[in-house]
Amino acid sequence: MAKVEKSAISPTREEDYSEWYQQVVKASDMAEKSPVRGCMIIKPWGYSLWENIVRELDDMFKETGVKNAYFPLFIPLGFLEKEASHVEGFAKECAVVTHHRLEKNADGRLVPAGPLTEPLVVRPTSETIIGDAFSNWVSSYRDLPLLINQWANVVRWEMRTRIFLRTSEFLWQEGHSAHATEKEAMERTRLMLDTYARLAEEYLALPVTKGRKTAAERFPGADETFCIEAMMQDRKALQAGTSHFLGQNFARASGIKFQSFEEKEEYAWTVSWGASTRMIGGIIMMHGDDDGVILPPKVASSQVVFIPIYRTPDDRPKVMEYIEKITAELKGVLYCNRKIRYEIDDRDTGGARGWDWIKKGIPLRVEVGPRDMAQDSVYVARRDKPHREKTSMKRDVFVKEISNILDEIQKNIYDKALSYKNKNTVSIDGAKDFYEFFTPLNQEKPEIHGGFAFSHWCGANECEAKIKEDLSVTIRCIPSEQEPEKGKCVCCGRQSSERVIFAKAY
RNA sequence: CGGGGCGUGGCGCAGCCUGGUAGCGCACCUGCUUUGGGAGCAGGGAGUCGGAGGUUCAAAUCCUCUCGCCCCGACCA
Repeated sequence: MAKVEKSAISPTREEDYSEWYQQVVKASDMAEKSPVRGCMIIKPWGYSLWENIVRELDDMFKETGVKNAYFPLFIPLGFLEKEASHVEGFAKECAVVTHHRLEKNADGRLVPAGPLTEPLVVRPTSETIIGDAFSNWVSSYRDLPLLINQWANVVRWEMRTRIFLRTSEFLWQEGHSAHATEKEAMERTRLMLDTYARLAEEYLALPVTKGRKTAAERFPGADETFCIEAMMQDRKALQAGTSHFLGQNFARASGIKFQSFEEKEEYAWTVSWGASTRMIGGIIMMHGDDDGVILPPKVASSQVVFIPIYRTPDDRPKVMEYIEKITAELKGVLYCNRKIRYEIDDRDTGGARGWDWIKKGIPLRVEVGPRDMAQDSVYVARRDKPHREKTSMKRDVFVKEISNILDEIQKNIYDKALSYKNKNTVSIDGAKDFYEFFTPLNQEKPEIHGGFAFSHWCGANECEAKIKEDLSVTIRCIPSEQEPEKGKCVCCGRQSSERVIFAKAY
């Protein structure tokens, strides 16, 4: 009888996907819950992943002319009130600062004192305060386009939080731009969406569907919202980046006006775009397996760990010296235009070391012992392969090939994710099939089911709402890349000219 | 915010129904032995049972309130 090998994470994805996710985050040492409700502590292994994502994305923005700046954490209440639908969208989840001092009360407890004349809102997003600044910065068409980005934290008082996926406070970047023409603003909106798609696919190895949001799913105050949607292993959709065409709504609200070449006063066209630490959750949920995280090599916190093996105390210095020789050689190797990031784990804890790194998702584990040294080789294990599958490689070959191996892993996990996404994206034309697709077999404890339903939708709000009501399924996006095709709405049967992606979502 | 579940050493859990001041596995520390792989043996440190109040001679166990977490729903990156 074949022995079922115990996985490092329990429960498995199949047994309980949500719980698996919690356990993976814990086991990988990426983040943990904090004493503050809904807020997380991002630990070094998670934070360096974030730093690598930031670095790549930041470079991409700068290549398109965007400059970084920083705006206040606090937004005067009055600013938020300026754009009606914007307030409506965010009012329910704002943290508000009402006092500026603490005093001891009779019991010796600190209590807020010194009420503010105007309360300050902790930014849920910065359109309004950046818009206010833009109104001062822009006076001529020569000042446009204005392309600004900030890396910041924001706070949205969420009812239900999940580490990395939805926390009350999270880290992100928010880009904000102002343009002289509608056309240029729309081009920027799409360019930033393409940038996110490139980051997701080429760096995070997350295949995504680019598209446009329906009116119901739009950013509060936007004319159009574009997004990239990824499919997780429980077949739910995760929005991994958004780009908003704000029309002239915020320009009117904040007074971003300029004098055109024709000497007319005009409102600018503005755009905003954002991506957050949520992407880390996406990486975990898309690539992870029952042994933990699998990090995409290009942004991995570290790409390779060296694990010295020695029988006798005498072996130790020799092995360490050999490893240092290899790491010195690696300093001359570039992968994805960056230096190879490595760790050396010389803890004396035997085989448990290897499992720690498997759970953390490091792409390559390299064991080095006296036997390898004797042959001038190393023993290499890849995180995208079964944990026992290891290959002996000559040292020089390893150093020469490491970039290629990392590339292979990157490609391998992307392909795997893509085929999973494709396999679970289904064109569905009838209401009966549609309802079946999204209905779990076991209502009590729903199994992983559904996926992306690529179906016709008539465009009516009522149909979208009914499906949401019945199945908790929403329109994730109207994919940009699709051929026009006549069909019938899966909900009401009326005429439709294009398909949309329906899915359950995070 | 509505429905459900749960809070016991770092992690996972038992004990609670039938009150008598805490136990297991992993992790951690020390020693010896092991050593190509999530090591073995021996010894050891660590929790007062989410918090507050109540009932009682006595509460992790019963009652009330409260906070937090997780799942489903509404809302959202």
